[in-house]
Amino acid sequence: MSKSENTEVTNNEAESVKDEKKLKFILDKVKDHSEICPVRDVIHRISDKWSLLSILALGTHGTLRFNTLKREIGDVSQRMLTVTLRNLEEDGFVSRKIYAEVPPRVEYQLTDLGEGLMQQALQLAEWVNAKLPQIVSSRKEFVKKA
Amino acid sequence: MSKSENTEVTNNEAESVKDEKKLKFILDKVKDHSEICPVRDVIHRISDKWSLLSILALGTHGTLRFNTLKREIGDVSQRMLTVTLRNLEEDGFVSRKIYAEVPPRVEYQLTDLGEGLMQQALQLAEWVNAKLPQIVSSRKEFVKKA
DNA sequence: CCGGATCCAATCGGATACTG
DNA sequence: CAGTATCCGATTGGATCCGG
Repeated sequence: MSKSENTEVTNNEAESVKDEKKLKFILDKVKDHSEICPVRDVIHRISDKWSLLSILALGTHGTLRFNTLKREIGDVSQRMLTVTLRNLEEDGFVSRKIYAEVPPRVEYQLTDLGEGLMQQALQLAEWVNAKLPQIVSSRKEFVKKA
Repeated sequence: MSKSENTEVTNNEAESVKDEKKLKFILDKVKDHSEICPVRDVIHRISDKWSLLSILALGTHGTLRFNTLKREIGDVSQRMLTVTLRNLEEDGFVSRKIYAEVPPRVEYQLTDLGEGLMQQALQLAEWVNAKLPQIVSSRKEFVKKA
């Protein structure tokens, strides 16, 4: 809260101090079990088998109908896509518009919140993809040791 | 690939074009089911019930013994912590050092790869924490509509 | 102190059949 | 087309007992 704070942090030491505080702060949030909707809840929800894939597909195509999205993902069952989309809708990541037509048409797209989530997920996915060689070789070493 | 590309991108249009390419690129990686170790595998592994918590705890404290880590996390069972740490070790995120003493001492700490993962996880957790109010209110609206 | 082994409950996710 | 309902196998995670 002091006047010349944080305006132009360029050295790594200051950043790592800041990171450490952030880390403990977030750790407490993540450890929290008392609240209704802790961080772990949301992270767990987005990390199930189809959520991330749905979000990325919607982010790529903008707006998709149910069966188009289903084909886009490829191997998801009807039931699981429905469940996944309901969960994402419940948390406000995806919007669902129903058109009163025959045959019925339902369009899904990311909300602003959902786009933010996608950006986060994208960064994680990119990092994992970049580190895949290391991870794969680590797994091979592990089985050799066992 | 042209000479004056990407040196000082300040407008949003150029970034969004880049993002779109990244998005489709990563979407393909995440959709991939053919490879041994796809992105989804790793993301799924780090998103189980205790992995993220373990990583954050180790990142906060540097080095931890088994039971210290167990107490730090709080409500994890002995079995699940063992399983979680083995998985993280297999992927190269956590190192495990055994000291030949009685009573035995085993110390866990993040590898460089694990620290990188923690940074990613931290960003995601921070984002979720920042958006929690929106998410909570969205959930409340959802039950009202149902 | 650090786990391995076993048993069991809860949740997740796929297949199928049916509806507005 | 876009679901709902039901059944069932697979996976996850907790409790407990045991061993080095």
